[in-house]
Amino acid sequence: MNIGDVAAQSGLPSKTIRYYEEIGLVKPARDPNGYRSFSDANVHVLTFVAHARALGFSIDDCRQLVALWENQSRASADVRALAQSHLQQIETKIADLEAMRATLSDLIRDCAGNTRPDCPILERLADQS
Amino acid sequence: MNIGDVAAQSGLPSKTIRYYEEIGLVKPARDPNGYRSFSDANVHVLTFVAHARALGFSIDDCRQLVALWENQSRASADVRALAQSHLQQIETKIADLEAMRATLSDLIRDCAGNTRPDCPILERLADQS
DNA sequence: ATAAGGGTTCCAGTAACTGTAAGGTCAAGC
DNA sequence: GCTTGACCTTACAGTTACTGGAACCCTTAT
Repeated sequence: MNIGDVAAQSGLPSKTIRYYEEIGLVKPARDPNGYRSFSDANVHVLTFVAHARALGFSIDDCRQLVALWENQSRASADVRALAQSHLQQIETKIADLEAMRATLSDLIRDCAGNTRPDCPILERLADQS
Repeated sequence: MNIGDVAAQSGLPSKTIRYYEEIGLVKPARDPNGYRSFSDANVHVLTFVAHARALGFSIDDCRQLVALWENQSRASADVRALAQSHLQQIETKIADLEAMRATLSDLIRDCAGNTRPDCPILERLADQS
């Protein structure tokens, strides 16, 4: 399979697939003309990575997940731990963003949003205390 | 004021302050020995930027916010629009993260997390459908 | 022969810093 | 006068995960 077909099948841009090869996530063979030749196993790895990325796992996490996936004698606890730690980070991010959202929407609510220059948003950002 | 004092006062690392000078957010004078010399106005800008960054505004947003702040004849509507659009992005991010969280916690809940290799998390990631 | 639509590599750019190295300056203490 | 330590300086590389672009090769159809 050529890279374009893999892109269509996995949903990943060709550019990204080449990048994944560059960083060693996938190692397609090469045809005599230099084109990458993807095996079914290669495509499965890429699809797997695409799914993991969509859940917000980092490339490094993906590397570990692929290794666990390919390791027949893995312990599900290891996968779970990885996912758990990632979930934790997501929850932290959500909390941070929700705090920002709360502050921002308060400020926006208090801002007249007219042609006058007085603005509680700027006042708050400029607050030295 | 030297950079160390400004760092202490603004809460920003010296490194970051130097970076902000490099990208033109702040333009401190220089002492004869080459040290940066920050005016009160410089420090106010940096504090302002620190606050805006803490609310998740991008550097580019910060640039515009500082410009509005320094413009006596600004319209509060312009500030509000900027904040509104930023809030929108934050809400999108929160929604994305919440979707990830939902999927992830379902998967984690279904994973035994023991020494056996069978794992619904990996199964889901590997799912071709 | 040529044109379209693949494929290839390599280099630069993105956001917002952070780390590190190599070196200059200043005030205090011996 | 000299050293030590804390501060300051610049410059360059590295981070994350790609993305865009240029220049060029391969294949197939007309």
